[in-house]
Amino acid sequence: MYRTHTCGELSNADISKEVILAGWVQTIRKFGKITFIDLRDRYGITQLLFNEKLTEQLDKNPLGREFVISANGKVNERSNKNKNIPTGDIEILVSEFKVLNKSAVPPFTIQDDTDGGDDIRMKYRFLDLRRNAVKKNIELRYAVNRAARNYLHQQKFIDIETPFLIKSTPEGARDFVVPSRMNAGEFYALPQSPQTFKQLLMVSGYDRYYQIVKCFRDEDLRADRQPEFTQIDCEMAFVEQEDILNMFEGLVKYIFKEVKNIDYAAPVERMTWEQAMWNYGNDKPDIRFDMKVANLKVEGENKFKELNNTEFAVFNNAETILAIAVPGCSEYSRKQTDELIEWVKRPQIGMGGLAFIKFNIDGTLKSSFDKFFNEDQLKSFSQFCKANPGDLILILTGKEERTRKAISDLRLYMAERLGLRKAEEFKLLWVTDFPLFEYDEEGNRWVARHHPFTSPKPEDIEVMINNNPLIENAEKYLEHPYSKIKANAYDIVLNGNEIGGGSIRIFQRELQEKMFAALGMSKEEAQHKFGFLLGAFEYGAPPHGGIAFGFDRLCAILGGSESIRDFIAFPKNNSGRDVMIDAPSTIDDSQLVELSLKLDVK
RNA sequence: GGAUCGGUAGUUCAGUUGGUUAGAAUGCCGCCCUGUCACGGCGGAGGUCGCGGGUUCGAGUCCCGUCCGGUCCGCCA
Repeated sequence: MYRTHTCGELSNADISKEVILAGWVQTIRKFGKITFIDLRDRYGITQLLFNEKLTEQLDKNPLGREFVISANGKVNERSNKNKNIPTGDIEILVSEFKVLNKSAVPPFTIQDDTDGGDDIRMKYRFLDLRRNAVKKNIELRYAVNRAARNYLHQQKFIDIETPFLIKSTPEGARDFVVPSRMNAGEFYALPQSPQTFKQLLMVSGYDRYYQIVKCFRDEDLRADRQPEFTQIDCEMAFVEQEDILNMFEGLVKYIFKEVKNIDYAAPVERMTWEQAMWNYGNDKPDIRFDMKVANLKVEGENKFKELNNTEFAVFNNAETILAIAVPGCSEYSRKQTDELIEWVKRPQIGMGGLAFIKFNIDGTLKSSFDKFFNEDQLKSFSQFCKANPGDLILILTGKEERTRKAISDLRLYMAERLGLRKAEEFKLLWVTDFPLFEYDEEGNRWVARHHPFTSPKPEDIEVMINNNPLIENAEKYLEHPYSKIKANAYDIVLNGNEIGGGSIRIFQRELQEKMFAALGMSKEEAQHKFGFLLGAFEYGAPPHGGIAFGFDRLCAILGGSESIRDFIAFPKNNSGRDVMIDAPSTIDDSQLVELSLKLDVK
């Protein structure tokens, strides 16, 4: 027998028991005639005490870090207790031990504060996973998985697997493709999501489906984006948007309770996409703090009337002027405001500059454009921004889209500086009523903002059917009726991160065909790509809708991290490589021949 | 496709205006130590400064190129 107990469970209650433990040598502390060894396994650390005779054995056959050993002995109350670990009251008086396997000296220490950097930890990920800090995340991931399954099972959802080898439909993200040996010259694609399959399952009558499933997208990576990632994918039949929102905020609340022991009592806030963009410049606002955007000038129109009476060219020439009032920063020094100016000028933000007003505690005002605004004007300016004494008002100007993005980034940056984005505070938000279409400049056409199976709001269906999607004047695409059509789509946002999104789907063939046509697909093309779905809609498709959660991201946020990599056992690096197994890699010529492939690599 | 930061001992990093033999911590090896738990003490080994080219009397340091890694923009229906 290798072990009778784990390294995390023995306590005072077990004193005098004969036990066998097995695990990895964490540290060796040798004192001439006695030796302490911390033995580690998944469950914890237990101290082993080697007597003089065993210590002498170590002189001949030394142990090293990460050796795998098994030790027999008696549980003993420690004379010096260690309050820092759960098993700190006891130790094992070892009578004999076996080395089950030796270990090379590991390249980094297996501790919470390891000395290893990202690179080396990824190369030796199997060692990194031994570390408590990473193990905690992997365990949290399992807890979220279990909670989601419990909840969905209770709600009568059933888990149905869908295929990984499917058809490529080059809309949206790039597909990963897999060559077919038996069908020379043809390729499968890996699913970007099981979207069409889950809709077919609704047609089949499995009215509550879920799957915790891998999805694949061949796009560039980020800290919160991997080429293969996991979704909690759900679909329901006979539902309206309201049913879905209730069901799935229930899911997230259940996960909060099970995983973090948080009672999320407050109703989940809701706002439309337009409100989100107007108030936060962003479709996934972080609402743990306020700092709403003041819209002083939008699309050339002065919302703040005093702007009509100024000579300040920066304001007069701007298409859009947006501002935020940052609490408690009115006493920023020249150096600090210069720092902010440099920050917004970085290419990633791309603003020309930053204007500001210091609304001092004593009520006086000082701005970076005093030449053009008198004190009264500044006062009404700050009132328009809903600023309070002590606030620093930051003002950005420029093109609509870019300025909104910049003010949103600046808002998050300032909140970060002020410590308003607390990892242990959780705020949920539904964003609804997204535009159905987005204008694609390159192709001068409409693309689906969510995906082409999303239904328009009922009141917009007529607009869609009765108007030609053709955009005659690219510059005035905003005047095209399609730009106003709202979708029955919704995102769930947690602390400024989109953790899930979905929609009520189209379930009638005619409307789905109209949608494909609106996206510039010919009838033949639509039939070729999605004929199976259109066909299924003719055989009694029920109204349905669903949602998919970014499982990795949800875990990362619950674990207080921005990066999903530490929540995935074997993640890819920035360039989509697995540095441990060194993938991707080349394949043999014989494999290429079998697959009827010829390479053309420079 | 682009921006930006980094690559120096097994590991994490420091290294000034270009100037003698490139340092620290930790890890590793050896000796000592019966109550440690970040054990302690003494001693030791360990470097193609990512790679290639250039400037210079002289390059870890400056320039060009390249590879690798991190973050971001584009991209992510």
